[in-house]
Amino acid sequence: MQQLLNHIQQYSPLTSDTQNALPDCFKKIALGKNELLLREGQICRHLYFLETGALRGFYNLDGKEITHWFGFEKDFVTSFHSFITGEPAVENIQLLEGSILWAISKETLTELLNKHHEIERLVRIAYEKYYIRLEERFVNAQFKTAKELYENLLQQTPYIIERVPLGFIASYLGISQETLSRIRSKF
Amino acid sequence: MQQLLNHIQQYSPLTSDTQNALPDCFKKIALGKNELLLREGQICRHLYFLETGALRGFYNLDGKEITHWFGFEKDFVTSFHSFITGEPAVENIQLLEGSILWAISKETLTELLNKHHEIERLVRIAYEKYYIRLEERFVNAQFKTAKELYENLLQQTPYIIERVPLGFIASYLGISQETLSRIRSKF
DNA sequence: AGGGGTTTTTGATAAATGTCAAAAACGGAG
DNA sequence: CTCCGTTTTTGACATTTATCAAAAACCCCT
Repeated sequence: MQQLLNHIQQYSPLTSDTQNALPDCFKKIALGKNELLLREGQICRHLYFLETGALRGFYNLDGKEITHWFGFEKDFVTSFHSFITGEPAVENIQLLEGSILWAISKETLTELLNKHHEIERLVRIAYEKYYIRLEERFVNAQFKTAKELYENLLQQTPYIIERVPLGFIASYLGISQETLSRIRSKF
Repeated sequence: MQQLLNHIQQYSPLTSDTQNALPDCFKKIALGKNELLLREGQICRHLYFLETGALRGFYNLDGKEITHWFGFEKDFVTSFHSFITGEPAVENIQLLEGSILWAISKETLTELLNKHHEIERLVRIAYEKYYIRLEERFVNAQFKTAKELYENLLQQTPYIIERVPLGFIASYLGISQETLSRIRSKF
């Protein structure tokens, strides 16, 4: 919990009053490798803070699993579209490693947002960061070759390559597993 | 200005007190076709609400212009990365049609956010919508064929096809102009 | 309506990547 | 340590899309 408090204040500081309100809002969850945190079709009613571990979001396309994001220590994860709109999720969230998470329900979060301007600000700022991240990923994905995408990954987020099976990385980059394998074999 | 007030309250309602504070914060701008609202290298210090007209964001890649987003009536536009981080923009923003915009500076917006929890909430909710939009575009771009991308565009945002030159649309979709032309010729 | 610049289309070819199938390598369980 | 299932690699080939170049169409301006 302390890690969560520390982490979020990198976005925006909180008064001790607000900080004190937080611990009761989150519920601790421990899950093992390969377990599903969310199954497609379910409504995602929680936002999760990943204290330790790793997971992925994936969906099915023509019978294939497409991994489109990963989460690691200190990431907030959820099926964003479902969490925000209340519609059923199109994706699954699966643990890649045994993990410890802190869950907050949408209702509780909404209360916090209403009660504390500070939290509202913090979330707004967090969104800005996440938006910029996604924008960068998007621009890369669209105009780089498979080789460049892999090199980028190697430079910017080497821990993904170290901790995630190749097949998941391939669809994350938007290329086939075979192509990725061939790229990698040429250093 | 009334259009702006109406529009933003689709995100979240505002008390009349907050509404009254807004008009003074925005400055009206009129620009003609092909003019630049922002040039790459400049720091983007404003957020714009596009009342009427159309524009595009584009950057240079290997000597080619890549249009990566469009703005139309009722869109908020800015060079997001630059506006948020204060770093020089990598992109240009150019008018596709004569347009009327309302500009708010980052400082003024920050004041508003600090003074009015309601505005903070509204912006947070607006970000959610913009994030979801980008996510959808991203997933599409990565896993659809050129033909599917064009069909999607035709269905979801036909006004883009009607109002924007083909070359800009091609790079927006991440395909070459020739490929797009060939796709289109087969209905 | 004519003319010049811009945008779009068409054609030929090349490059990058995907697909399918099978072999090899890896890794955990007993 | 060995075996079995999973993951990765390799090979042959097909497909999609990009690229370059030139022709055609379009559009605005006077």
